Amino acid sequence: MGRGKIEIKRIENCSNRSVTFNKRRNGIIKKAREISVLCAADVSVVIFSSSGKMSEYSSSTLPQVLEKYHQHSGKKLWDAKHENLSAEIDRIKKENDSMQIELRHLRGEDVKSLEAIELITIEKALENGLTNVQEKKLEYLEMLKKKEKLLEEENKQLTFKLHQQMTMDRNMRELELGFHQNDREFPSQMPMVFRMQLIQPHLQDNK
Amino acid sequence: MGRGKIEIKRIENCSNRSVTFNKRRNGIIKKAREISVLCAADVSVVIFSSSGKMSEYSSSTLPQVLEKYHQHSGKKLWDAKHENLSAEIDRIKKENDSMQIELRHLRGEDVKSLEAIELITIEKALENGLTNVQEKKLEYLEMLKKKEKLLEEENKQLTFKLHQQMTMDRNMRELELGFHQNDREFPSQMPMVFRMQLIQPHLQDNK
DNA sequence: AACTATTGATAAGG
DNA sequence: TCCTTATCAATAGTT
Repeated sequence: MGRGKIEIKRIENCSNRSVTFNKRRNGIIKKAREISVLCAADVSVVIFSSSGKMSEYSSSTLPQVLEKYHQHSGKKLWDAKHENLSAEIDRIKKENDSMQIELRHLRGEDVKSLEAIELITIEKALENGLTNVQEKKLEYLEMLKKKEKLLEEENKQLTFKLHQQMTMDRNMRELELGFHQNDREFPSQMPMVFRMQLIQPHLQDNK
Repeated sequence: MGRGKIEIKRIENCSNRSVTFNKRRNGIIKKAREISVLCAADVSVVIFSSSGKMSEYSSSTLPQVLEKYHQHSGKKLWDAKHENLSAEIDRIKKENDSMQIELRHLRGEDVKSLEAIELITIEKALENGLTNVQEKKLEYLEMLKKKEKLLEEENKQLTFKLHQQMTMDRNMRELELGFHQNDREFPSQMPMVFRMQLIQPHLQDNK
């Protein structure tokens, strides 16, 4: 049907393929609708184009058709997946339970049924954990101390530099004063601190 | 197409319907195959006749197509059961993860990233658990002691009863001997212990 | 189930 | 992309 017969093999020309796809897809879906009406049939058609676009027709809902398919073809459609999920749930639940029990034991709950040996094992585990955590705490404290020391060191150096700067500055100033006896920008009576601030206004930005 | 146009409505004549169904079903499946080849499309067709007979065509496997459908439409192809299972898996996995983290923390592992406050919380929990477990151990020991005491008490009473029985028995025997001087079943030379066993053969079964 | 007249689908072209 | 149309395929009714 068409201007010429065509061979049933992949259409390489991309736009031709797309056009043919649309026409034939419409045709199939029309036919599906017709057979479902004419023959009281239950039909589902799902079509994906090569570009991934999906089209579907279903005389009832697709899940209904699938349910029918399921009944008809003897499971195997979704049961594999279903069983996998169930198995995974079981596995995880078991894991969950044992962890929950372990946690409860570590909290000292639910220990009525335990034997002495188990109690001792749990105690050991707790002591172990406690040791580890306290170690970490120590490490943390030491880290803090180290940081503190570093900061103190930096502080010292900064103070030293500041002092140097101040000395240098005073010498310069005195020199300047020596050269320009009339300059009175910074009277020598002004406390050194204020003089510093005026000369180095960004001092407070230093770390 | 055919000797005459037909209206698209249910064919009431049963055998006509069946014939038409077969012809058209074959047509649809042929078309489906053709479009899948011509256009590199992924196609699934499922058809149930009004009598319930199923026919299908699928370019790949139906479950594959359904999986694609599922991804594409996000519709609830997988029935409530599946969704519930999936949701439960997610829930349990989350629970699992948090428990695992807690356990690792309690073991003192994986604590590098923790802040000091968290460390202290964990430490408290561990100490708490330790206290509880040690309490349980104490309780257990006390229970053992109590049991021991009870057993000792019972033992004492049994010993006492035994003694009583022995005395009574000796008295009876001597009375019997008095009445039947000729009886030599239990010569008085036989040690008392053996005589007891012969008279009360189930003594060792008593608790 | 096979046949065939007729309609329907569609390939190619605009 | 949509419309047209020549051509072939599907199929309704018949045998």
